[in-house]
Amino acid sequence: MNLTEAKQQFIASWGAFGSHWGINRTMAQIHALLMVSAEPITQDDIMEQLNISRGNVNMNIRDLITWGLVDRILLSGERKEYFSAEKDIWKVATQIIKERKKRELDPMMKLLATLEDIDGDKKDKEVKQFIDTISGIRKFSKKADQMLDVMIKADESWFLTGMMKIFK
Amino acid sequence: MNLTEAKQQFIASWGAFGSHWGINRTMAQIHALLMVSAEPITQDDIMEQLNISRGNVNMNIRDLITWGLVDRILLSGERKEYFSAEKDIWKVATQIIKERKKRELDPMMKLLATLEDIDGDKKDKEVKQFIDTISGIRKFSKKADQMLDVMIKADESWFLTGMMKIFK
DNA sequence: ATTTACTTTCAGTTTGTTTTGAAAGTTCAA
DNA sequence: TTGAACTTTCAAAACAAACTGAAAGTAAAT
Repeated sequence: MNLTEAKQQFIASWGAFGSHWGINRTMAQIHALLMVSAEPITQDDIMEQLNISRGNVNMNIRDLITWGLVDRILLSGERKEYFSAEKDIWKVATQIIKERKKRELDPMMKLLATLEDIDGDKKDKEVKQFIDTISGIRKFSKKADQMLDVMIKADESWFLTGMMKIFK
Repeated sequence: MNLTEAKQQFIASWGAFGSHWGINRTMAQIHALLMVSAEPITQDDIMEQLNISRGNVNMNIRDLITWGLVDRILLSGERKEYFSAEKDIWKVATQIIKERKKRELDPMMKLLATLEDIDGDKKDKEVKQFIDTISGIRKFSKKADQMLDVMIKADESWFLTGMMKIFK
């Protein structure tokens, strides 16, 4: 397989992969394209390589920037804006974890805390089941939250080597 | 807040949460309803409580069963089928991890392996960047894969107490 | 001040997903 | 074997998300 084919395959798969995780296909594809590009590229490059409109590129690039996965690059002497993605997959992963934790896990935990103390007789089977379920989810989320915090702060070599000693 | 309100809130939030993770809102809502129900319930109960059609319930229940999150229960002497969800959140989580790993991570890793050895001069900047990116993702995925395997096999108390000693 | 090179926005359209409901299928009991 | 009770399917409808492209906006260069 040559570079062009391989790039295309990677971009397509990364897009499909993303769409299983609540990320829109095009955004994931743009991200993939940027990750395998050695040099920063322009909106027009992206439009051409992925066959999508200017507006679409603009919108998704903006999103990728707010996710902290892509940077706007201004080359001196150039009018045009260039874009470049973080290529270190560990940084990409921790950045995504950090953002999703903030956007989703944190609010969920806040809600669970309020739902745990409802009015009602704890002898009632339905009330008991509700409280048990919620409190189980809450305890689990708390641990997951702590674990993610450690991961975010840790560095890559710790993940690749240190942690694996623990996980035998 | 009373039980009914709290249930509704939980169901709504669990639905919204799911839809950020590639799970359709209704499926997540049915799952939530089943998790907080002390006793098995029927299709009709679900239709009524969530205001959705019979076909919709049927489809999504079937999906939840293939995910291993919900069981069909036959009460002796009853014609009707009842449904019940696994309530232990640890089991729910490991079950989801196991399935998604099989459906998504495993195929992705297989693809990455094939993409890593492309034709082309490794001195070429673009070729080099491509190989570096792919191999970085592959190494990372491999570690993540190992970690998930350990988690799937581990039991809940290990997660809640043991692992946390490691993560300080 | 005007032109030129570029970026952003957004109403309308396309595409994709979810839901409905009625019809077909199944199973059991009489 | 018929009918009642229930489940499953699936074509069409409703809904939601993503995309386009042209128009409006911005800012550097002349």
